[in-house]
Amino acid sequence: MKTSEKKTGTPPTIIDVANEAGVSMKTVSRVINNEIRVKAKTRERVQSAIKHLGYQRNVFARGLRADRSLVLGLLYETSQGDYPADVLHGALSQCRKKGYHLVVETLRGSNKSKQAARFLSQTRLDGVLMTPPVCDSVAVLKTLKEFDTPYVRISPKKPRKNECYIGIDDFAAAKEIINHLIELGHRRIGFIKGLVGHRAAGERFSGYCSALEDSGIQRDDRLIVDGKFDFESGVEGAKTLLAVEEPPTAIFAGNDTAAAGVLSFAHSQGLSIPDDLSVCGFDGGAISRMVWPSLTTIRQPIFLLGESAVSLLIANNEGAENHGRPVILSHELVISGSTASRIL
Amino acid sequence: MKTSEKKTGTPPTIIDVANEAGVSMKTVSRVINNEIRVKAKTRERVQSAIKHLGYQRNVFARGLRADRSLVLGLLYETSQGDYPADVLHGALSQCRKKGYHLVVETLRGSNKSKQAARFLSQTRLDGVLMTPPVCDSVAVLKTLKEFDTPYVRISPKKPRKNECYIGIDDFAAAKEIINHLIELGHRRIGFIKGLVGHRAAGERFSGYCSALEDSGIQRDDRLIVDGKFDFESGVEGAKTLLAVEEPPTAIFAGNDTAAAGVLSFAHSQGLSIPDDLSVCGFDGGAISRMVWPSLTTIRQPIFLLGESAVSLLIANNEGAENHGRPVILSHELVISGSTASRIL
DNA sequence: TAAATTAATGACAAGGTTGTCATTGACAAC
DNA sequence: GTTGTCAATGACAACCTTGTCATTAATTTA
Repeated sequence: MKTSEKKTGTPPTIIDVANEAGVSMKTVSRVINNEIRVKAKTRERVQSAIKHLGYQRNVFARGLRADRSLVLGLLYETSQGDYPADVLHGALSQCRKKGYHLVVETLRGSNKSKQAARFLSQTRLDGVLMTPPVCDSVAVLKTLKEFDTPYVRISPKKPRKNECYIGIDDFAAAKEIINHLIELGHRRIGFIKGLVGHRAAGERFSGYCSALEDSGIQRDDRLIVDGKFDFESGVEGAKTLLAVEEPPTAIFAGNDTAAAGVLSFAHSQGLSIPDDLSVCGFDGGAISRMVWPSLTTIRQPIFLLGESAVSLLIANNEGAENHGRPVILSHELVISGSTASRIL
Repeated sequence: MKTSEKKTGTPPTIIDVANEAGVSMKTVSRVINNEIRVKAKTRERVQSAIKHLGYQRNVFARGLRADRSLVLGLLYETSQGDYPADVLHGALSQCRKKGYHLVVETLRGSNKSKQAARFLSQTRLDGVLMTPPVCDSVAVLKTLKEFDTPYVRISPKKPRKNECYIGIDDFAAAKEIINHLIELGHRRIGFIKGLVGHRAAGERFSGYCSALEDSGIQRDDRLIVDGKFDFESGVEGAKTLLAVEEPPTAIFAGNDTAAAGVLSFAHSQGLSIPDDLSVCGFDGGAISRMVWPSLTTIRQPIFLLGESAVSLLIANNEGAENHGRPVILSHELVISGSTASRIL
């Protein structure tokens, strides 16, 4: 128990706490880390000493010795739309609750894995969460494996074996929104695809097809155009779709941002929404309420997605074996001003 | 020069580099930290050894010894609009260039300083940047001082003595955009104020007043309403303004988000934009292009604001004495579809 | 009751870096 | 030639925590 004298001026260390509580620094360490094998009474004494001295563990010393940082990383590519921002806030919120911190990094361009490697070697993260399309980069995943960094992917393209990911049921959600349009009497429904290789994009397309099929509506490939989940592809998509011989009476854009593009083009052509054309988005973020008319859309719990991803990461981190089962959150159809009955 | 043998498997340390280069570890440290007093030849040798071994300095060891983390913090309150996200990306970009990392934290509600204290004591940041309104919280500033953490404020309300902050000339920008409306023939111009206590909000209002005055237009207080820089206050503001006896022919909302609200309300009333009403925003973020018609606005270099704030922080951090002068970045008037000549 | 087992705690080292101070060598000034 | 100065480099400790292993105390088993 012989340790150094208590000094003033510098922040208290584990040794100061040990002295105050009359135990060894190792025991203090045990208490801090919630290890078992500490008598309740001792634990109590240590905790009150910690409180009394206002002790805060030194993150660097801890990181150096234990090789654990209590810091998570969020990796994404672009800031288009509210999606990344909402994920960020969800993640942030959960990190705070659990005493973790969050470092953010964007991965752009083609050498993503190199950027990831740089990032990982410089920060020693306890885990990483990723949104599409970063989470679908094979190179990045490989880099993560190399660095032995656990990760959780949000809406990954191809779930891997024994890997837990998180997302919503994009297929069902898309089907729901298309069914809504069908119920409104629409038969010619345009679809603007999302990013190629984006899992959600594919599922939404499948949902679209399935809904049509269930209602016995013949799919018309002229009503299906490529897109990239961004505003510009919404504009372009609308342009193409509305130029078709027998144009659609409703358009389902891949997400809200693209839907905003559709609205914009429609307005510019003097079309009245929803009377001349119904428009649907997907995501339900702020943008869906800020355009006019506000969008009928699927509200994804994006914030919750971020929160849950962090929870999973931390759970794995703290010993709970990765159960490898995906976590699917629920969505909600939001009916708003951009869709209306088809005028016959 | 007697040091341990080179081991395989574990990442190389400064000692491995020292061995490889035939110098002491201290000299390697000097090279890494760009200290002077190292012969050019030695430096070169060390650098090639670093490259050869793929050495990366251990952040924890460095932080522990030097009490410097190479991590900066970004503090903000809300994620409304693109502003925070753009600042974040600017900051991120600059951090990456300089080899720093960025930890993000939101401060919400009334006990901001407590949250800040928690944040600061747990991460040992080399500096913090803040956006309004967090950067105007006296309590938070006090906490930062207590933790002796350098900070840069973006668009602070009241610049403090010898403190360098960063922003744009909101007064001039607002004046510019109002002058644009005046040139288009508008005489009754509505104004939706921004957040009370927000410096930029005040300056923009002053700019509005000044522009009117310069053109000899009598200010009408019925055309000035309160707002909060958000979508809802845009809607409310427009509602109020358009109900005035002699309604405005143009409205300058405090920012783009509020302007989107104005557009939305105007559309809902069957008004045609810009023929029946001209609308201006402020910020020039993604939202200004995603509404219809796209907004005439002031493009702030928000990304650059984030970048520059980080640069300032790092410069101060690395010894350059805080010169205490504000950094004012330039803005740009973007004329788009939401404004038109007043039809007489 | 003694021995064996388990629980609780402590002593000490190690982790990789930078700060302090000492040492060496070169070169200028006396 | 001796001393003084300064540039370049090195030896070693210190930073604070946690892992390893040893030790002591408490409890169970034979």
